[in-house]
Amino acid sequence: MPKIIENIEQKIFNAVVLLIRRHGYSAVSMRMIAKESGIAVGTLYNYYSDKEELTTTVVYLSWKETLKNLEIILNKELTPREKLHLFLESLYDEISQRRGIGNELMKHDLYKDKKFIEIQAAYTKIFRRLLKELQDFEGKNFGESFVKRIQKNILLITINLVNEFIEEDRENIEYLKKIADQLL
Amino acid sequence: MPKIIENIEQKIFNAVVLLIRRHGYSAVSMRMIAKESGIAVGTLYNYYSDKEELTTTVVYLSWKETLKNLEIILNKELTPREKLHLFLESLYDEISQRRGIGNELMKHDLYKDKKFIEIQAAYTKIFRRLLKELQDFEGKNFGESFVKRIQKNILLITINLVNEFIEEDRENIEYLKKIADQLL
Amino acid sequence: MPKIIENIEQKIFNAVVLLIRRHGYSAVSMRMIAKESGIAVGTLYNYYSDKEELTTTVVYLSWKETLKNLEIILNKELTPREKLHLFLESLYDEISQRRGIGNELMKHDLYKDKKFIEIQAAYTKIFRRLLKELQDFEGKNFGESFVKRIQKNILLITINLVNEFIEEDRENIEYLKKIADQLL
Amino acid sequence: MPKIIENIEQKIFNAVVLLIRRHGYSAVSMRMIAKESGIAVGTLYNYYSDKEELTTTVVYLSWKETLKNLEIILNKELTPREKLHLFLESLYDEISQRRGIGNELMKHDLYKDKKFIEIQAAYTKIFRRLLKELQDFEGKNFGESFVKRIQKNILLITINLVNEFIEEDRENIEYLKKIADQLL
DNA sequence: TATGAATGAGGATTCATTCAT
DNA sequence: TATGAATGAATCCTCATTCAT
Repeated sequence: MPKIIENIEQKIFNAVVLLIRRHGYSAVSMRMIAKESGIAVGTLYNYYSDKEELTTTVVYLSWKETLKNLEIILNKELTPREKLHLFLESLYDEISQRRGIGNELMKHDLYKDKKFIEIQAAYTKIFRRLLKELQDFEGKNFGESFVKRIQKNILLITINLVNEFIEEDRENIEYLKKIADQLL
Repeated sequence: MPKIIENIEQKIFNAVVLLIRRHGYSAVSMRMIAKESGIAVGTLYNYYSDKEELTTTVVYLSWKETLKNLEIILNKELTPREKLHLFLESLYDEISQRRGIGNELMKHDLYKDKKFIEIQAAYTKIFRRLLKELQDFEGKNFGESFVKRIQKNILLITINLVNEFIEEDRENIEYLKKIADQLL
Repeated sequence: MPKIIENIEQKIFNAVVLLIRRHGYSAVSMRMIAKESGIAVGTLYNYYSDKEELTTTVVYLSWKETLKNLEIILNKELTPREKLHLFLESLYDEISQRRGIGNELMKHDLYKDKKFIEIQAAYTKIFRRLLKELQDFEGKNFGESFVKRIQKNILLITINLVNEFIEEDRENIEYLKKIADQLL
Repeated sequence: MPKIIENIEQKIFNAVVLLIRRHGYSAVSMRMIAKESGIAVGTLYNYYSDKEELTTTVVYLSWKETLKNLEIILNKELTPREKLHLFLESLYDEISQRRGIGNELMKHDLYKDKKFIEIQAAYTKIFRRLLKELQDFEGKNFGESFVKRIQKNILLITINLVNEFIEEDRENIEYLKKIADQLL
């Protein structure tokens, strides 16, 4: 008896996020997703061509959300350095909220996926805009070689702090801002 | 047809390193290892009690070698800062040589394995000794909170540079030394 | 190609009975069951959590059926001795019909399984009820030590007759009744 | 470095008996036998063509020993009934001593093996000689149909008593003699 | 469209057997 | 002759994917 499922993609999204956080990326099976989301296995395949597409889409959407929030910061009426600090705090919070998810990106070389190239491009764009403001405002000049590396490293460090030094959010954020200030 | 295989452990080691680099840690199966190394599946189990022991041993040995080389640097007749630079260059080279393998310490919660607690303890010890020399010699003082984070981050950044900006070794190392000098 | 299989549990049951009779309990593998029943290995695991559950369930069901039939006899309007004879004939027939399966209760320490403790308890109950009627009606008195041994032995002997002297059913049953009459 | 092993067959025999008693027939592997006996796996294959031959030989030898002891009883200066009682006691003791072994004969349909046909023939011969003396001396007459069944059943019952009612040797033997006297 | 039973290749692991030493 | 490392088919079991309903 076919029925119409509402918010199917949202339901799948929530289930996958929950399951990845609970069991880790590799341990999540299609059956588990079906059960957790209340959607039949077969139905999942009506929305995603295979498991990889499903999971990468979820991680993708999760990051897209994060990036949207980061972009908002850049549009605020603040000095670039204030924006930088807010950017880092926000990045930390976002990753913190979906802990497992951020991590899994690194673990499974997911970032080689086509979808994540898009995500990375978006992140890059935001980060570079922030850096540009900083350079213009404070009269600094970071070379391209430095920029492309530091942007990745900042992200990586944030993910690492969230996953490694759990329950030390205050110190983590302080550290993050401190090294950012030293480097930028 | 039973035969005596020479350098069997080395063959297994090489095969696993190759396969992890090519397919990632989780995707490596015992069959693949057997095929790649030219050694029967059953034989692998004469040397390692199960898959986990095999793979963790390979990663473990790879890192142990690296750490041995890093330790040598600390015993040289150099200023602490010279040692730091040499340390970073050497760390980079080591990780570079066994690219995929380096990654695995971070990923897959391998660091919860007994073997890797040992590895991390050893890395920590070496790094902290270097930092101590730096502080004593240059009259600096890094707090504990900073030290425990930076040591992990330096490692992470190095691994990331090796994996992300391939064929840009010179620039990677330069960048690595530059940010280390800014932070330490 | 997924399809809906009818009478799947019956098919599995039949296949396992056949295979145990043909090859013996220990020699039956999941692959064999899958092949013989025409059901994929994975499907077997949709119905039984593992091999042990599958095989013990089959043996269990086979015996349960037998016991149900034996119990009916006790409720007939007959003298206890007539019931005894009918009981033995029926026991013989039942075991005869699923030859190999009967054996398995004795073999393989299956009787340590929870399921078989239940079966044995049920058999014991029926047998002792029969003995009690016999004692009351004929004024006999078998001690507990005797009863607990003879009940097992009767079963064992029946199984042995079925398996050893094939195609001699008439003589087997006659023999069975004769020794039962001498002993009870 | 080849060496001469003394009493090789005895060592293997002891190891197998020990292992079967300890782990059960199916759980005994060639490696275990090699380890327990102190003889290399390869060497075992110099003495037995395969695992089945090895294990059946061991069980075979065990029973041969038992039969030799039973035969001695028949040659004693006793009445046939006294011999019967002694025979049963001795049979019980023998089986009791190599508990696991006797049982495994039943469990694994080993008695279908060529070697065991020989064993059974020997057992049959002894038992029938005893029965004949009994008939001649006491003026009884058991038909062939009865004899061929009862001889098997006596053996079976004895094995069952040993395995089922452990540590009740006295009662087991008493029961055994009692039913034998009722049946013969 | 939604379902979930059915599929079977592929996972880790075992172990009887072989044969170079 | 004795050894035991090496072999690989066979074990149980999982799970992404399909398709009749």
